[in-house]
Amino acid sequence: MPVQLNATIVDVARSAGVSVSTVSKVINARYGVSERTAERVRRVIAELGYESSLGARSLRSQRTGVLGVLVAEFEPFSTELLKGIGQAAEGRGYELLAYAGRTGPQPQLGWERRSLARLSGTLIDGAVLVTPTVSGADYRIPVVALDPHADDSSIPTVDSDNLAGAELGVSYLLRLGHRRIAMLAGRPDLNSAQLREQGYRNALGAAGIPIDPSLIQVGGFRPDSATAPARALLDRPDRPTAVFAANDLTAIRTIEVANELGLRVPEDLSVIGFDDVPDASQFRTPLTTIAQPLYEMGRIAMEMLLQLLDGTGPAQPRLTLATSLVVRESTAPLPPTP
Amino acid sequence: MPVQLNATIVDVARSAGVSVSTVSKVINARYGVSERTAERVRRVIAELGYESSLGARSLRSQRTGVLGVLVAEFEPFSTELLKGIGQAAEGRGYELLAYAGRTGPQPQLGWERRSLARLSGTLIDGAVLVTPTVSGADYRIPVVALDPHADDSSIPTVDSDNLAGAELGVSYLLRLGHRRIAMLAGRPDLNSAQLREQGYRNALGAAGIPIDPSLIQVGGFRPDSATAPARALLDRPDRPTAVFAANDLTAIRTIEVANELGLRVPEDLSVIGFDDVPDASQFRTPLTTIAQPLYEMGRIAMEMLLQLLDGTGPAQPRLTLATSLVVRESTAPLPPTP
DNA sequence: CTGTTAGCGCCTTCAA
DNA sequence: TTGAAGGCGCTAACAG
Repeated sequence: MPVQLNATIVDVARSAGVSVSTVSKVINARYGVSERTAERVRRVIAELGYESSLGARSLRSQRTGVLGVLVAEFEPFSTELLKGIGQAAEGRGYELLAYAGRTGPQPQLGWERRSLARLSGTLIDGAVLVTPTVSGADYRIPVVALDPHADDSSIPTVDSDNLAGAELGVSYLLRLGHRRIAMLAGRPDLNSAQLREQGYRNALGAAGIPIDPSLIQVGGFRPDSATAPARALLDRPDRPTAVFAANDLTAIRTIEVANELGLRVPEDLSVIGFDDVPDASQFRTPLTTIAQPLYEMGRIAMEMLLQLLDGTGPAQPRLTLATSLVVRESTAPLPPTP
Repeated sequence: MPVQLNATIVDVARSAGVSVSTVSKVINARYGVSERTAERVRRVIAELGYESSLGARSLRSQRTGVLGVLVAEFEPFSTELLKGIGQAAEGRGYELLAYAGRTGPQPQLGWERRSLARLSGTLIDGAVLVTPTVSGADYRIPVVALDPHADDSSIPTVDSDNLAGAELGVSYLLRLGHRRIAMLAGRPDLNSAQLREQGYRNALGAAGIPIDPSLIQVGGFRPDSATAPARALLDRPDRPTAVFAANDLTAIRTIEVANELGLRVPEDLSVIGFDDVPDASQFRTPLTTIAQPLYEMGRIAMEMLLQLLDGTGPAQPRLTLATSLVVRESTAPLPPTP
């Protein structure tokens, strides 16, 4: 077959001996085309292997049948959510377009606004925003926020209990006997990071342990930005015996840094993460971590979006799922000081 | 700030008191605009929060700065590749657009051709095709095939050694003492599935074991399509003592079916998969499997694509990576028959 | 039932 | 240095 990947609607029209608008009507199953003509057009479409251009089509019609998933980048966290999102979209008549909008290595505030502006109104009918960092924008299409880093009461949201999760993790370290517990915090401007740090403070406070500010370093959620602060935390005589990291990737990085410094995990240092991405369990030192139900969160966010598009609307504007402690091998009881 | 998510180039032009073409020149850093005018336009752009529409822009200019990753759907296999792809694209000046083009639940042959036709020439400058199923199309943009299911010598390809991997897996089962080994095959029309089945046949042949055709069932790579054949394999008096599944997801499904039938894995049945997706290690019965270096494969495919776009071209038109055996808990030695 | 016309938002000649 | 005009591929009135 003469597969011509670049055939346009004009090629089809010419080849079928009709006008472009007739072809358009056939494609979109509009009334006003005789079955004979329609059949002929369909045959030509098949012969030419014609597919309408998403870009051109979306420019004219408001509906494209494509839903967007806007992420900063494709890393373990977002791709895990993506699986749940994809599962929920299965068989619902939409195609999925996941867009990674962060261009540079620096965290870029508001990348999701940029991505949305580029895609919305044209390419996609609705979107799931993964860890959006700003709020208050005036969205033109149905949008659901998934694990937002900034509060935005104006849009339906799915997240998990960051505060309780952090308390859970630090409490566990306390139960293991640790007293000198550091925090490799996320970005101070992000809501979820603030909550995790607050949970850390709460747990220590409840145990009557004063906060040592020098034991709180900003790791920024990304391995590359976590290296220096992790080293600052560990490369000192009065180093902590345990570290609570704001997410798994920086927790893993912390273990790597510890190993470079000759420290064994968990014998010399306990490390606990947050998220429970698949990588956490597969790392050479399987990571103890606070699990977010990522797959489930993705699934629910897409359900909400579909309901928004249905017009049935999400029953709950905001859904916060529970977090849980997963104990693996990066934590151990504090040995009695000799 | 008056964040107006829908501002167009016309709004910017009017607000800045210039023509659209001037705005366009500023956006695209073309010559022929005074610095004073350019500055004013830039300020208005920032004020309005304007972003050019990807759809509209791509209609006119050939280059969009966006690379596509075309997948059938977002499941553990493709998302694992996506991580490697994303990693390799990091900081290279492109944005990534992952498109899931399979609409229905049925496997659709040639979905990638459809997706490509919808996106290429317009929205994306190049693409990584994940597990494409047809070959021979005339691509208009640089394209790399990742784990293709059909041979296509016309485009650069990254895959892993399916044949050797399958031999490795079945040989391991033989070494454990199994003789009655079933195969839950992939789709007979797909190249990779054929190779895995061939590896199965080779290993049995080398051990002098005749092939029992009734022990080969088509599972089709997807959990839902694997349920019935798995049951057919296990729900019979002369059931096999081990099953080699064409991929992890159907291997996991096989274990679930076995459990439903009251069989314990690995005590009553050994199961081995293929791929080593993260889910394989996290399943309640951690899966013994043949590992493909998925992350690495994704990384390399994107490198190749970038080289294609650079004009430096990939040094190798086809790269086949090695597979390896990962022993976990779904396999056990065959107990001596009582 | 069919074709003509007018844009969607943007970029690119080409004149002024 | 600027702007007007044309057109990318497509859909949606509106005529015929």
